[in-house]
Amino acid sequence: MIKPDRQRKPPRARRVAGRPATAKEAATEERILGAARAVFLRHGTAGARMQEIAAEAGVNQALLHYYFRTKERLSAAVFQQVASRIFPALVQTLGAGIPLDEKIDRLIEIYLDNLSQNLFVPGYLISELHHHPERVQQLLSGAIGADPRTVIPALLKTLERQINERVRDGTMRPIKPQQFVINLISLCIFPFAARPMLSIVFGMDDAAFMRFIEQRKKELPDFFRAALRP
Amino acid sequence: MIKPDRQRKPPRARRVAGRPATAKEAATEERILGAARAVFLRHGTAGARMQEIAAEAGVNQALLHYYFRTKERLSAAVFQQVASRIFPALVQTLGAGIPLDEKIDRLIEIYLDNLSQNLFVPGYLISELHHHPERVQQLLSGAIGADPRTVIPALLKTLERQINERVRDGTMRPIKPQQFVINLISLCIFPFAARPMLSIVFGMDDAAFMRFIEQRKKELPDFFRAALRP
DNA sequence: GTCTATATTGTGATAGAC
DNA sequence: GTCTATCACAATATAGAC
Repeated sequence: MIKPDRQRKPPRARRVAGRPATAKEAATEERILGAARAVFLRHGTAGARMQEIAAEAGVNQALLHYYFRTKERLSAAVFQQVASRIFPALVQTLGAGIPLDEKIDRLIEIYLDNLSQNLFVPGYLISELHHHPERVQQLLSGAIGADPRTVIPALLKTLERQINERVRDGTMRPIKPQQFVINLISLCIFPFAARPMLSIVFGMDDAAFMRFIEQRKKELPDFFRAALRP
Repeated sequence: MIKPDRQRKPPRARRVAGRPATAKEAATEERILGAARAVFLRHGTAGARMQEIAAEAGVNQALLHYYFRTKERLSAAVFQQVASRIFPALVQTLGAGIPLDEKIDRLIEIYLDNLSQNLFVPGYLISELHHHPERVQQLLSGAIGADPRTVIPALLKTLERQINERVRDGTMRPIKPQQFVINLISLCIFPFAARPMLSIVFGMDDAAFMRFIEQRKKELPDFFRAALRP
């Protein structure tokens, strides 16, 4: 059987999302984006269905295409939005002009609070980045703000300087800034990413998990600082 | 338009996978499972295509159904296999009759070695568990071996006892066994799960990432033990 | 046990009325 | 701007020859 070689027209949105002309448009577009966010977070890009998003937004499927043209673009918009709420805080906190210990405290507090209210974000982000690593590029450009090629190395330099000062004081063991950062965010993010597993393995329901995180909020700063003592 | 309410016959495999009768069968079934593993690890259950698995196994698509009946069952087989190579080591190591410090050393070494050779496993597992939490049940029954409802609490009791001894010695600060376990596996697993992100953010290629892990293998035991000192 | 061909349904996307 | 109806193709699954 011969496949018809007719060209499929490239999809074209009648509107360009992101620049609402009227209040009505803005409201609808926001509702769709919110619904898309919920559905993509639950099922991932590949597992999500446009129909489910439409239903959750209380509109029909054609309207999704009117605003966002394709599933791919809608999912990119969601990814962008979620990532841009998570990563800037990391860069800003670690790059701020404050002592190292304070950076640790702030980062733990910000992330545990934030993720407690967005339980699905870590699993979603890890999943998306794992299956669509090309999106990391987009993440960097859109989510950090400034040019990451200069911001990240500058950040690492700053941390290295702060660590070296403390090492000279004798109040800290030497550690590479990358290892420092990754240890810190591992301890903050992983419990959320692995929550479905932990919930069952340790028999935690939602309330127990939240108590677990609350306890962590108290203990993690000491745990982490102790790990760095000479 | 009325949907025809004809029943679809429930799919039925002519063979039951897992009990090969001949060497030939075993070889083919293994090739399919290996190909499925590779494809599901890359794309996830929802993103994977049966055609791609067939191509990677060097057979055609109908054969996948002959051996595994449905995509769902094939993906469950892969999940089961991957999970059963990761979780028993955790339970066995933490439950072994050895000192706490040795458990820490062993677990770090086992996991960093193992995951270095299976870079996609953490991202895949977190993704699947996030999008299909019902599979956690399956994970526990199949992957741990014994009945988890008795094994896990026993494990935590053992750890608690060991921790309390060290606290009485004055060689360790008090910490809940759950927090202990989660801190440890966070530090081991998260860098692999977040690898696509870290690679770009820190500009690491594959070789640089492996060097990063090698360094971690040396530093993490000290880091973790230091975190527990009083 | 393995293949080709095909049935059947799912799903993203579009046309066109209102 | 929003809807209904429908298209076109992708993807899982099955039938049946070899």
